Amino acid sequence: MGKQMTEMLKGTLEGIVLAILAGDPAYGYEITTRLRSKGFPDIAEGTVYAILVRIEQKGLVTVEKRPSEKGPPRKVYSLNAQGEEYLNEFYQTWGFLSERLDQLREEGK
Amino acid sequence: MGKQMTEMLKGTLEGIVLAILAGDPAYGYEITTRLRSKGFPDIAEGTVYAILVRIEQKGLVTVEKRPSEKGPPRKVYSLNAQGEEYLNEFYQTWGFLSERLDQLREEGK
DNA sequence: TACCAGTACATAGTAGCGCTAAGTAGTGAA
DNA sequence: TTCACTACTTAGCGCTACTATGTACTGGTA
Repeated sequence: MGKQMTEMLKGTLEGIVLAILAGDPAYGYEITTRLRSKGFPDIAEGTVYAILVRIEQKGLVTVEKRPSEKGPPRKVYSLNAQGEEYLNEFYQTWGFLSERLDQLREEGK
Repeated sequence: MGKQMTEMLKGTLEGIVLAILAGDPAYGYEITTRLRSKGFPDIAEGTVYAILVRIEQKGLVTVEKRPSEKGPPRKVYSLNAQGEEYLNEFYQTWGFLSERLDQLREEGK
C-alpha cells in the first residue's frame, strides 16, 4: 500500500470500520474481507482486530459471541448509540477537513 | 483540539502544508499563522517546523534564507516539481478515501 | 536600563495509530 | 496427515502530531 495511504488511514480507518458496522453487525474476519473487496486490498487482519479491541474498550460497540460452522467462534460487533454519535463526529471532522482542502486546492490553482 | 481531529491530521497535515505552499512560498512562522486563521487554531508551532524539516529532507521543497526586520532570519519554502507531484498523489489518495467514505455513508442510511 | 511582547526557528520526549510478523485454534477436503 | 480456509490475538516497529521548552532577534515601554 502507498505510504501516503497508510498515514492517511491513521484516524480514518477506525471510522471506516464504524461506518461498516453502521450498515449491519459484523465480525472481524468478515470486516477484513469486506474491506478488501471494497477498495482496501492490503488491509492487514491484525489492524482490523486491533481496531475492534479499541472500539470495544471505548464502549462504541456491543459484542456477541456466536458459533461458526467453519472455525473458531465469531465475535459479532454491533454499533451502539455511543458508537453512532462517535461516527457522526467522525463524519463532521472529515467534512471539516474536506472543506479546508477543497478551499486550499482552489486557491492553489 | 479534538482527539479525532488530531488522529485524522496524521497523514493530512503534511499535505495541507504542501497545499499552502502550492499557493505561494512561505516561511514556517507564516504557515503557522495562516493555518490558525484558516480553521486550525490549535496547530502547534513545533508541529509545523517538524513537517518543514521532513518535506525538505524528502526533497519536496527548496529553501531560501531571507533576513527579517522583526526577528531571526526566515526560511522561505517553495514547492518544487517533486513536491507538486507528491501533492497530486496526496489529492488522489484523499479523493479515493472520500469516495469510499461517501459510499459507506450512503449504504449506512 | 531592564523587561516584555512579538517574531522566528529548533528539538527532546510522549502517545496513538496502522503495519509486520507470528502464533493459536477449529473445520473440512485432498 | 497435510493443507487450505476460517477466525481471533498479540508483541514490536515506524511514522505522525502534540507537549513543552529553549534559543535568538527586534522594538516598545516603564
